[in-house]
Amino acid sequence: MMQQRSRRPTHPGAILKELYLNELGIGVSEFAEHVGVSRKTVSAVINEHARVTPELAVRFALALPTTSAEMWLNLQRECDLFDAFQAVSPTAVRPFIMAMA
Amino acid sequence: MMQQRSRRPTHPGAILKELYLNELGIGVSEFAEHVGVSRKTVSAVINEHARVTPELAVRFALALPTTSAEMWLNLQRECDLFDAFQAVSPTAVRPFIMAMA
DNA sequence: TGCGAATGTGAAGTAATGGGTTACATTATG
DNA sequence: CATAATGTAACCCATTACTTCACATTCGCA
Repeated sequence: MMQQRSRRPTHPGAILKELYLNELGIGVSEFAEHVGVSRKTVSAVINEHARVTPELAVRFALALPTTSAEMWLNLQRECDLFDAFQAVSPTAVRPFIMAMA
Repeated sequence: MMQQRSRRPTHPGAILKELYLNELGIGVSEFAEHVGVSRKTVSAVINEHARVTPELAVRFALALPTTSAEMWLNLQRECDLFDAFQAVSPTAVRPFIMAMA
């Protein structure tokens, strides 16, 4: 396998914004205060300038019980993976060809 | 949901060591050089002192084609999640109770 | 139209992460 | 025993994840 997407996956921030904050009519400031981080941190995430860290994932999930921390981290992982492939593929790592028994 | 494991999940480094390096008779130095990082980086991972970063996940997966980058990141995510829960639960974030329609 | 609230973002500071090299002590092993 | 492999400490450096403060812009609306 090891196939790679052609386009960058949707950033979790876009989902947070469009499917949750907008949908529920919650503002950035209100949400940020509720989950216990700065307004700037939430702003950076929803504008896709920052990653959803494990701690943020937990905070989001606690505040939005129809979501889970795993969900947020999965979304983030897809982005991370996409970026990591881009970063590594130039280098190219060859498989260990184990003349396996 | 939002349940939390009682014990810390197995660190991906333990899996790398026991199921791959040991099993295939590959040493830390050899593996490190092959995947293109320092011996120290691999050592830190297998001794569970460092996380498997997205880039490492891709490198491991390229070197060990029976594994995938997603797999390595999933294992890491479980640890991250466990730690994040521990870090946040004291704080406790309450759900947005949207007197939803 | 005008004003207050909400938002995006730059600057600057702090703490932690991730990685590299070198060096050294320890552990295995041929 | 002698050599190789490993763990890890010290130190360096760049980047990330946050914070607060400040400021400019943009919204929403009476």
